[in-house]
Amino acid sequence: MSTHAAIAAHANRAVPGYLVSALAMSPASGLGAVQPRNPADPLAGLGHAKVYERETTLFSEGDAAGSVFRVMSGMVRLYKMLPDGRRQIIGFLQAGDMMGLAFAAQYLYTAETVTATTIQRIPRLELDALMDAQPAFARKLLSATTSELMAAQDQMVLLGRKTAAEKVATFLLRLSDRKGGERTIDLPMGRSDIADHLGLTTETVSRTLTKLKSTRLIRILVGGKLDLLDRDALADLAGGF
Amino acid sequence: MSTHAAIAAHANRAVPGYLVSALAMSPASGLGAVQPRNPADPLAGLGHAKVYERETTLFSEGDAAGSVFRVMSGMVRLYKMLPDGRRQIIGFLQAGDMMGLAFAAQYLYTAETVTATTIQRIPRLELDALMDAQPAFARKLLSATTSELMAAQDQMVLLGRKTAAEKVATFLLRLSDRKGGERTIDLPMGRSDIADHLGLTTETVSRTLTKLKSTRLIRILVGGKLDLLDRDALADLAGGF
DNA sequence: CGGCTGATTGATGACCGTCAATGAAGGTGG
DNA sequence: CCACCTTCATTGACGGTCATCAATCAGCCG
Repeated sequence: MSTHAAIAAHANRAVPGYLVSALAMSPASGLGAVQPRNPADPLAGLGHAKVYERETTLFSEGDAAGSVFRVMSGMVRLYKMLPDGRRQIIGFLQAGDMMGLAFAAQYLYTAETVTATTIQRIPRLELDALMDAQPAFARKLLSATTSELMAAQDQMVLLGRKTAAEKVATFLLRLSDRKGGERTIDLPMGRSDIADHLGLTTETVSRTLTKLKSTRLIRILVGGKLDLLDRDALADLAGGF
Repeated sequence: MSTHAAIAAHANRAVPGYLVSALAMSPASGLGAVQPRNPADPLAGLGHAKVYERETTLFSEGDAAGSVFRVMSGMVRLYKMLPDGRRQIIGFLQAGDMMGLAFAAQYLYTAETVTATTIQRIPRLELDALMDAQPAFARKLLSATTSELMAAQDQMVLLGRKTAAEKVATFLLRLSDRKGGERTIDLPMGRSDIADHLGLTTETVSRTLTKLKSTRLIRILVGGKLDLLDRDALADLAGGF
């Protein structure tokens, strides 16, 4: 229950940095094409969209921050690195998520595509103008940022207090919930991406998935897909959230 | 540099949940008394302030959320708990920090005073009215929330990728930076609070502090105070941020 | 079919958690 | 004012979880 409250919060999601926020393109709709002039999407028509191939850097930590971005389709990872190369992935962005929102002069994390991804790039000036013109839009941004913050808090609990098995189970359930509770989920990112998101190593992620497989909680499919065979057992394992 | 960029971000700080944000009472000023009708502080005069004694619960995760709070003096901890009692402290709030900001019906974490604390409680309705009346105020809230998000990201790096020694060193430096780089800092919270904030145990925190003491990087004073004897060495140890 | 990249599995060990005892500090009451 | 008690910090011994190092395996592409 509280588990699902937290997950629901996650549904309307975003990832901060220079900053991220989920802003409904079309609320609860799948990954549709851009619909310029959609009254429900104030951002439609701003900036311009572009397709990036997989494993492409969109911007790096420290770059001058001039634009905000919205993911239209595909997947992006955001991460920060320590001087010696250790990496923490802040979040994975999917359709509707925004990044680069913030009031800093530089991006505070690096953004890279995981898969081929369509991204709308919006100059900050245009976004500012929109906020001035539509006060309600600023509220929406605030709301989206707030949701992002909540997700970040859940991630802190995960990183600070959960075991490897709990981390992996939580991660899988989150992915599922993002897809409306689908039993079959996509894992387009590699094991090391998952590891760097959960504060683990690739080996531990792999071993944990193997154990979940052998206990019949999941099934690993071809093409980076995965079946959640027993959501209840996974939720127990996840230890809340 | 990037170290201080991150820390600077921290200076204008907040903690999310129902949500938190730092909103300058008087920017960069210490812990002054409330100054109603201060043009630089749109919140002054809203709601009313009250003094709470130490170790008092302000609200709990799941409570109906009707107000936002601003810390005027003292210290508050925000935390989330897993069903089995494991606790993750999201953040410590000091003068100027806000909590309870958000658009959820319930608070998403528990807030408790660490020390005796003066807190301004502002009904959400009043806050909403202020946002309607002053569009610039909504922007300020967004900015504060964004800063909070950045701090949350730094905390993810700490929790997911830093060693015990790096965690403690980072924590001490953050406290110092919050005080403008003071060499002597306050540690009003207990070891277990620190542990639950850093994803460690009280024993490990204690051992790590002892080691820092014996290597002359810090000195532990009476009354929960602490001297940073070698900031540079601590910054190296902290491993960035 | 060979070579590359990433996933899996294995062996080992370190870091930090757990369990436990001691020590210090503060608060209360005699 | 001191004695007692409670609470918290410190220190020690030990063990487990997960990281590290390393080898094999599977998939993919040319």
